[in-house]
Amino acid sequence: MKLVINGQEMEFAAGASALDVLEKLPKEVKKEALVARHNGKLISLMEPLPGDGEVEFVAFDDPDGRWTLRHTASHVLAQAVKALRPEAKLAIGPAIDNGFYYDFDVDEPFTPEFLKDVEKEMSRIIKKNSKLERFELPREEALELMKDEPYKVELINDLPEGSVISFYKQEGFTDLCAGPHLPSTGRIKAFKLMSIAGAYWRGNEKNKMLQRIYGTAFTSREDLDAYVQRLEEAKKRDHRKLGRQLDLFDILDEGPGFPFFFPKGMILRNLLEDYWREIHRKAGYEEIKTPMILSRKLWEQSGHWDHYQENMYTTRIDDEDFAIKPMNCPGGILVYKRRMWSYRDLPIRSGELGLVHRHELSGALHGLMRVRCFTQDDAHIFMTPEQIRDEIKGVYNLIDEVYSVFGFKYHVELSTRPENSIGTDEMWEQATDGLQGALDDLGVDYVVNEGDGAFYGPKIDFHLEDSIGRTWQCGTIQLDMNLPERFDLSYIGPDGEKHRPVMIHRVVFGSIERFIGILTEHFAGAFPLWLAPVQAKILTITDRADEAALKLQKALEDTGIRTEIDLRNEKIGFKLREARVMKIPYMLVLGDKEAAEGTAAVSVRGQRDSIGSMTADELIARMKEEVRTRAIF
RNA sequence: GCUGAUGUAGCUCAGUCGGUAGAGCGCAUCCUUGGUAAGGAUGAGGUCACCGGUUCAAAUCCGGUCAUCAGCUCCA
Repeated sequence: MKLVINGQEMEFAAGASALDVLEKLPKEVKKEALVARHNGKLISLMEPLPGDGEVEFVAFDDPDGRWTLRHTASHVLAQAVKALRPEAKLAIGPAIDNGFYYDFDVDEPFTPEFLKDVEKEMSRIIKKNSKLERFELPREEALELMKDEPYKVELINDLPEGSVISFYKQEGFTDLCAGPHLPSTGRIKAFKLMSIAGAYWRGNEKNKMLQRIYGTAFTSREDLDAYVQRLEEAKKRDHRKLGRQLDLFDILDEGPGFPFFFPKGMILRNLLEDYWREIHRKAGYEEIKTPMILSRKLWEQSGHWDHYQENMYTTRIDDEDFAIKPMNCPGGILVYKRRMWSYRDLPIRSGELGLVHRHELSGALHGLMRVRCFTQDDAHIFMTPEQIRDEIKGVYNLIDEVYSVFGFKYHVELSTRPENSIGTDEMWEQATDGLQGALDDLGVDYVVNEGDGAFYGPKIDFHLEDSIGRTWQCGTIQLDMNLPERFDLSYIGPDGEKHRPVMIHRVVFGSIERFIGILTEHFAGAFPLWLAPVQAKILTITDRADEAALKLQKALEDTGIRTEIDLRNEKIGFKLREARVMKIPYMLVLGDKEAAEGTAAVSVRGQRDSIGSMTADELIARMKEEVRTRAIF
């Protein structure tokens, strides 16, 4: 057969495998190849190539290469667990973003000590460098082979008629698997089991909870160590830890999921809200505030009472049911309905920093990222159908501007019509075209999640990346074809008749609390000057400089610079260390020399040595400029 | 909510076999007035998460509750 490799045509005997091809290629390629692509389709190195075509070798730097290595590692994990606990039933074991896992059904849960034994057994299997073999079976024989593995039987039975049922086998261990895999276990050069967790069979909470073992694997010890190191570093920027260390915020046992903000955290929060108001005013929004507790009747009309009640906190007032708002929209709608609108008034952009409460499951809580009360930087836009595309573009640009100010990486997802949706095909088409058209006009890259929209409309989600690569949904633009109907919203068109406005919900930060959590991790607590709760700290060397220090503090504070002063009888090294631990951007040292000159010796965060002496005026000018430009270092 | 682990001073953590509690940081007082990442001494500070059980005796063993952590499910 004729194969094209790197643009070069070569001749091979029929039935040759990618391994045979590798024999003819440079040693480095052979060493690094984990899997091959034959005409774009992945195939294990040891399997016979199906015929003529282009062959490409895939190494660890390619996601498919990583996936193959880690998938084989998960088979080794399963083999090791079976060797130590033969009664364990196998579920599934895929590769994932940063590693792999395997789910087992066992009577006794796994322990950390057991993981050590599993790692030893895995090392033994890898050392033996057993070959993996692929084979296929007809359904009946496949079921017979897997008759003692009920989860595998279920998987085989769920395969559509006519599917290829393939297995991979190494050293007497056989697993149902589509592949591809490494040619031998010895190709796993470095691995580590990370953790044990429970996980529902097929991800459904109605099913049995299985025991999952997470692990990761690399092609070298160094890469594995670097990965483990990165995780350690990320732990240091955990916002829960930094929130406490920097005295910003915390969640106490007395209020699970209900965060406390301390004075410095409030400064940060208020600055974010000030910034939010500034950009929204410029973008043509008006601000409102709606009540936190509203009548059951309103929630019945909005549909929340029927569909969201288990997440709502309710109360009784004068023998009537009320609910603490889990969303701001019904209140926002009442504000819209307070009077009649003309098409000339639209679009109406109505923003609200709205505190909502939702009863989240206890196990879902996570610092500021997942809480039971949070402030949405919400806005509802009411408009004519023709205005959809331009409004979406406006919101997109606003969100993009905000994320750029903080230097965030993000990606965009578009979710379309789900199964159980309301509204007509025409309505959905118009709505989806509006969102998609706006994204296309802007030339944005986005992922489409077919059928992942809400029952009442399509949406665009913005996902921000945190310090360890986790993504969090923050901004969303959500089209709503439900509430305008339920609340019978209208505006008067040029024809003098009533028309139904289109409504969108949108948030930029998502929740102020979550955004602060992400910001804290993103900057590792070293906030840019414009956001830093304490912008400058004045440190004296001896008490002879106290008077000059207090004078400098007044000069800075008079121009609005947030300042702390340390007049304690401590050595300058000690005072500086404390200021650095608190990640304060400007440290101003005053001794006899500076007191006499009327200057301060300036040190900035992140630089080891002083950047020189400045007068108060010079310093103020420098800091003001840095704040004005919202500079990030 | 589910699975597993954890809960000791404000923080980070020791605490052996069941015999009644420790360190460092922080805090207070005193000494030290010094030049870019921790000067020294003394002292205060604990219902060992909470409730119950076993025991002559429980931080320690057992049960329950609450909270936290890692995941699953769900979600801004």
